[in-house]
Amino acid sequence: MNEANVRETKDRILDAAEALFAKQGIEATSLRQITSEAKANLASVNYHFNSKEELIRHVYLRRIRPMNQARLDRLTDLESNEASSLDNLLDAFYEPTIEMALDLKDKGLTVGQFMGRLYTEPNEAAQSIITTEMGGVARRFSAAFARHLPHLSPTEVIWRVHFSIGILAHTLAAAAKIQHLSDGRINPHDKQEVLRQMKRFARAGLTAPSLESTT
Amino acid sequence: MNEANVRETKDRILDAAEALFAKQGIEATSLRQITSEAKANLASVNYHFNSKEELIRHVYLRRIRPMNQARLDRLTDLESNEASSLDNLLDAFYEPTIEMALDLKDKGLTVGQFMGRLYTEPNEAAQSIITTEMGGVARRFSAAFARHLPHLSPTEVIWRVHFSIGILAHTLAAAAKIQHLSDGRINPHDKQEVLRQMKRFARAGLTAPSLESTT
DNA sequence: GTCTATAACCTGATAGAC
DNA sequence: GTCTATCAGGTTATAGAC
Repeated sequence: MNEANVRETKDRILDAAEALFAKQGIEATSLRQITSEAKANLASVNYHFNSKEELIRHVYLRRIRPMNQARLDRLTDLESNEASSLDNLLDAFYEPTIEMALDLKDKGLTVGQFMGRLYTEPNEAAQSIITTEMGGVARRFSAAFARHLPHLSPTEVIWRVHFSIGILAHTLAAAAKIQHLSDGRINPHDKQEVLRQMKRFARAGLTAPSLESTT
Repeated sequence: MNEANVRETKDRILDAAEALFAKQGIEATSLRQITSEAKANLASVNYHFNSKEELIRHVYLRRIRPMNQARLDRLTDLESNEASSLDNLLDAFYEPTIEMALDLKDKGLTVGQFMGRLYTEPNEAAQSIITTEMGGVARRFSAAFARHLPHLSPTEVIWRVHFSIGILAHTLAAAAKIQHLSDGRINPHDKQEVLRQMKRFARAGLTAPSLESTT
């Protein structure tokens, strides 16, 4: 089982869980399905992860931790650069997620669906990950967006960052819908095109004039 | 049980199911929880709805049918009006949903969460409702948006309508997140404010210049 | 680390009395 | 239309052999 071309049981469980969570949701997926798909024993989940709850956390964190680290690294770079633009900021915010979701061979849409659903997932383990892992990132980026959008009030910035997150989450989670709505003409796997369209829309929304009377 | 101030068992089951689906998701909610909350007998679900699957369909359709009818009625009105604007179109698209989700007393966020999650819900009954109930509406509105956005290619229109749907879905499903991100300063129950902010952002995104070189 | 067997419990659905 | 009782099968978690 530990030969070079056979991944560890632990990783096979994570991969199988992620794919099944993406396809049918967390609650509809049983440990029996996961271990059967991963060609592992039922008891191995509890051996490696202690419980289904902790397995869920590991599946999410494996993707989110490096993704958010990449975002924050890029943000830090921009903050020490006088010439950085709103466009750079949107790249730093969107690209690591799109990259992670659509780059992984054969499972672009799987990981994307799984990640995009994070925000609307009712499961408690998922909810707590939003608070612990995403909250800080959203705040740091909101502050950075605010510096680029001095014409907006603080709450207007929050509204618009919220919408920008919604665009990302919906594009990842509901990629199949845009394929269907366009009768197949749009390919939601095309990383560069997805990013280009998302940024164009979000930048226009973010820079729109303030709704608050300033005259 | 059939007195004037006691709603029918059938309605009590629908209400309880909707609230529980919103809070914990469809798969995590058992018929026993639903009937216990509705003060009805376990067997009554199968008596009134035949199966859990059909109950799910009824819970969704009760909200979606009148909402989409209102959208299409307003769209038909606009189509016979030469002077209709993009702003009118966004109202026709967004307002019936916001109205339904935030108007119902005491359960604004409940119905909103439930409705916003529709797009990312993995459950099969939910998925099929998107196809049968939302697909046609999205197409009719896409055509109307296209008429107001002659500078865009057909696929660009689809992308931007998709993002506009994402803004709506995310705002409804993740209303608690914007409350949290704004440290309570934003009230996601304020119907007029939600609509105003959503429309401002979406209109700017929709009308942004085309990405395709036209020179 | 991997496995089998099993404990303790929950699930949707239904038969049949009232 | 409402109820109880029950069926058949699913669930997570764990004890203990190898």
